[in-house]
Amino acid sequence: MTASNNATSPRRRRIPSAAVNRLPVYLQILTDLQLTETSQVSSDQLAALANVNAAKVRKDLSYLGTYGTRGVGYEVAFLIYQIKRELGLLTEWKTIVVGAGNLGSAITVNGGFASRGFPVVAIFDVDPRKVGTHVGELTVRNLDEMCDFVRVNGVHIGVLAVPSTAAQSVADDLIAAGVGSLLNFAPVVLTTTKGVTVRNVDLGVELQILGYHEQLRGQASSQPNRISV
Amino acid sequence: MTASNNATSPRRRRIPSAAVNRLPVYLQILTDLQLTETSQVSSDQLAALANVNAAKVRKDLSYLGTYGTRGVGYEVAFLIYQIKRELGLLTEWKTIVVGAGNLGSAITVNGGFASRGFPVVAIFDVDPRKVGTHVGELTVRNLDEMCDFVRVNGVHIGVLAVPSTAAQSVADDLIAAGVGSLLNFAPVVLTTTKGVTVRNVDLGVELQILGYHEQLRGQASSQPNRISV
DNA sequence: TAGATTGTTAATCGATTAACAATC
DNA sequence: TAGATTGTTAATCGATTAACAATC
Repeated sequence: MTASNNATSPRRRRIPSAAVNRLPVYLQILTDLQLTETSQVSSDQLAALANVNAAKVRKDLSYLGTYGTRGVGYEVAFLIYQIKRELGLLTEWKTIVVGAGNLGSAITVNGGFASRGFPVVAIFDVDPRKVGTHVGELTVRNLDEMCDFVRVNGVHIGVLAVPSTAAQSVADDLIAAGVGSLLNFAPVVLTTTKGVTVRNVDLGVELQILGYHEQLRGQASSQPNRISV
Repeated sequence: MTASNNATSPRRRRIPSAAVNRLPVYLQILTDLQLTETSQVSSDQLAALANVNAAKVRKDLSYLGTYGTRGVGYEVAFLIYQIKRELGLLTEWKTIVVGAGNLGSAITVNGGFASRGFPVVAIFDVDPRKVGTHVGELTVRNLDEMCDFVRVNGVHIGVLAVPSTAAQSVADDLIAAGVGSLLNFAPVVLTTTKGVTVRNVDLGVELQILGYHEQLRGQASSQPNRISV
């Protein structure tokens, strides 16, 4: 409705990465709001729901364009559309999962990623006992077929749910086959060619960061390994 | 060996959070190095392995104390010890997992967190069909027992691998029972009392961030949904 | 002594946020 | 007009990194 400003968008401003990391969170909240039939939202409300500063919300949203109405707020549906457009979620990015263990299965079945723009189109494993079994609606394929599959189907994103020892080699194969982004769950730092985007999710690292904060808390009182209440 | 500088450490400097987030990565790399019998490492080498700037490595390590040797580098074993000390990993932080689905199981079994200082001491689920089944060496307990268990055993950290709809309520219970930190896998922003540390891992958010980068890449060439090679 | 590498300074860059004019 | 809220400016804060004296 407001529209058009940069509908043609000939040259694209780069959005600061801190803002890119928050936009999906706003999107999530706005989608939830829409289910409660909320049609308008202010930066204050959105900030409260996202646990951030209202000025930050306005600044982040300003990178999308000037889509708010002073004195009123933002139209939820329109903002959802604009965030999706900016993040490239109007396109579906074909995704495959490598590793059909608990984690790979959780991601494939549980993730509900299809609804968020990331259809998991295949899952692979090297273990012949897993090949042929079902994970959600998919049949586990042999790792040997992975490279061809990526090339033939134009897969964009690879999710690595394999052991650390295998991660680099699988990553190399995926990149050679044309994948542009990797989501890596193995606790190793991957070496990649330039231009490939990697995001790491290391559950051990997350816990260790929490451990640090637990320690800080324990410090005020005395013994760290005791419960304080 | 160098030791003692702040072995008593009466007042503790706060380490910048960006550095806290990287220390576990260095720890991982150093542990791997130790397996290859490497006893000394320079900031340059460590930086290459961690994919960061060498000056950043030195600065990060300087928050631990001055444990390097000019002209030589750092002793791997000693650095491992110091990072563990700083992150509070010399203590074991009792951890429970809530939700015994694929994700909860992956975390419990797969994680190998015990070896990294976070023994998963129990797993809970609300589904009576899951209660009593085994996940690794643990038996799934009924969610009803969770609060008592946390209080009696002095659990420090709760991992939320439950559906979005249940996450806030489980978080409230855990906090009331005395847990200090939460690792949340549900795609919701949790509301917590002050002093509780929360880290969120939202796999959908990670993918959406990758989607943005895929889009940027696609832009130089033309059509985003086609494969470029 | 010559070579190597740390630890730290200081410059730079990016992120956050209070404040407020613009405007619905 | 009065009240509300955006969009943006500018101040501040924190993170990054080049450079180099200190020193093994």
